[in-house]
Amino acid sequence: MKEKVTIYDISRKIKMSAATVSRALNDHPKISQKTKEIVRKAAREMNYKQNRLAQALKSGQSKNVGVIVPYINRSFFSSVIRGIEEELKPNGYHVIICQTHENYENEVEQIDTLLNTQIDGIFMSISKTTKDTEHIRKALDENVPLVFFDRKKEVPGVSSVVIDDYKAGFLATEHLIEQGCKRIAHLSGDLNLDIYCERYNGYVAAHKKHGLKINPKFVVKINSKIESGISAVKKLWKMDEKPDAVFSASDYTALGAIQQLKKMGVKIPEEVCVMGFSNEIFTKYMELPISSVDQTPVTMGKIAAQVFLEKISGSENLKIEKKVVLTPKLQLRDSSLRS
Amino acid sequence: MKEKVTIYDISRKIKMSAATVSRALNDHPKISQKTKEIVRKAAREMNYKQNRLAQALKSGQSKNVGVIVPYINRSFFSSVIRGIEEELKPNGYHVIICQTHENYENEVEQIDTLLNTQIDGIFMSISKTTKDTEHIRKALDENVPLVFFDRKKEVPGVSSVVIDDYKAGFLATEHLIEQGCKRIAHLSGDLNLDIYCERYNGYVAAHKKHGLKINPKFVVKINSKIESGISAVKKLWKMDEKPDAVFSASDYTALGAIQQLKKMGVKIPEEVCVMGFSNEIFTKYMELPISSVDQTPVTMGKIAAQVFLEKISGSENLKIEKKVVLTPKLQLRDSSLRS
DNA sequence: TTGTATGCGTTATCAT
DNA sequence: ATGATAACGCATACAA
Repeated sequence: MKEKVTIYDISRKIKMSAATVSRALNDHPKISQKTKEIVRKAAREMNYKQNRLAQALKSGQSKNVGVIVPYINRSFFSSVIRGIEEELKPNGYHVIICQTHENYENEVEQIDTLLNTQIDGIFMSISKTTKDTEHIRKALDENVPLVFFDRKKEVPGVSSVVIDDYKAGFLATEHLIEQGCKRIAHLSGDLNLDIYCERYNGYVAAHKKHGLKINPKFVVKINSKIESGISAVKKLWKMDEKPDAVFSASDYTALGAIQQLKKMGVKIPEEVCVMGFSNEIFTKYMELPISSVDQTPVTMGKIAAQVFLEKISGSENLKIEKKVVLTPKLQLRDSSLRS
Repeated sequence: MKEKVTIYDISRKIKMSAATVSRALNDHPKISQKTKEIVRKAAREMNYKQNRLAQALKSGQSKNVGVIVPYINRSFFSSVIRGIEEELKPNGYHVIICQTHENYENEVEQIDTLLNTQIDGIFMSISKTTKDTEHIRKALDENVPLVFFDRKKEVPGVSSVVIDDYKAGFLATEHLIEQGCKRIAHLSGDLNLDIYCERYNGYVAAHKKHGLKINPKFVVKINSKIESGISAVKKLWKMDEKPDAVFSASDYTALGAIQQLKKMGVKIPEEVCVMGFSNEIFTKYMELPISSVDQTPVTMGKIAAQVFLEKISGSENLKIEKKVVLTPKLQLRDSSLRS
């Protein structure tokens, strides 16, 4: 094992002070060109590596940010993280990942441990079970910038990057109406999360605009699993009045719904149009490709990163709260296109 | 902004030395129970948080590990990372993620920056374009334990966790043979990566065992994209002798192959059986579910983490090189089941 | 332009 | 059992 080389090792070798070495390495303007070259050469030869830990301790900046998500291996979240990483890397930041498993206690714990790891910022998408925002305030108290993406709570001083879920719900529903559907069922996610409320609100608004009434029984709560979509359809199709469209807040339930509808011999999209949400990879590849709403996750991550960078570059006491709302993109495919 | 509370703040408040505070907080055996309680109470009241940066600098352990993958938002990789995170978190480690974009230069750079971030270990899956292992040796030189997962290179002293790709290729091919297929095409990935070599070798071995000959033209190089599968099939079906099975080293090309075969009116699995690789989420959900090989990525991540933990718990100079080989699981579905 | 000295927050060594 | 002090590696205020 090679011993770690420090600026003191370099300073001894070239007979200059460690301060000079430090400055030369950081390209300090008041160090002569000649000295800089000597130092750099020595550093290279000795295979010097700056210890970012020491630098971090000194400067108070760890150049690490934390990202908290329910699960990292969900297409949407991992794509957002990808965006964050790509945007932040050129600025010297590293991304630390934390999973909550959709559990509030884990979320609180993750914030706590991140906080004493001295991260410079936190990106997070809250878990389904998160009700209060105590833990968020802790981060704010310590002056750690926090950016919500996708799933957020309203907390003063916290920026967020989301898609316009209301609009997404509206557009998706309107699209179904335009296809001639009049009895549109909605498979809705947990209303504890804003995103699902908004999608639902958009669904309602589209009906209103087009003078259609919603049968309250057509709104079914689901949990993003295929099985949930299957049972939702079973339940819906037991009713006297049957839907002629399904707008699901999740692609997985949309898939389950489609499977069940096919099983029951219902023709898609002729008899029933189906739309999902999230533009999961599989939606495109199905034999009956599923219409969905693209949330542009990589972009979302990149913009969240930009919001963070903007925030830390601003003055210390300046509390900017930036709310970025991205426009969702409808991906219309065979499951909803009667054309 | 609340000021950061240090052990000195606590020591001032309770009129004890910082050393005592530190010891009490770390549950040092020689500190009296009474003192410990006083200290802990004060710490709680003052909302003290240990600064892990300082601790890291002092101890030389950052309690951070780096994970280097081509892209974080690929189902396989994000699942491995999930496994690593879940296994390491109880031990107080955080996971820093790095993407190479399948680019060798990025890979080298990522290792470099991780190294001076003072991580305690590196997990990596090499990129397709990685030919040499200079950068790996750098990590070893600095005595940073490195664990390969899935895509590895042979480097003395480096542990690895992979699946038995040879066996996977063998079993998949044998399964196709058992279905009565005799002219099995293989869509093979970049042979620069061991995993693809092994899958190919297994494919060859299965033929040998069953006394079948391979038409060399049946082995087509692909790049894991759907389009690649489509063009491979087009090319294969231009030949006089046509395959009666396709074993693809990637699920995406298997999907492309299936799409193209259907387009050409070829019946699956009656005329042609198809197998993919990776057990991507979509394979299960297709109308014609695609047979594939499950690499148990979350498990792979967990075991890689265990190998790391084992390594650092061992004596300093002990260079253990552990090679874990997981058993792949065939997921047989309609695309290859004639029964 | 360069050097000296100090501190970032901990922990460990040596006293007491 | 507890306190004083040094050290981890770096960056900077102050001196020269």
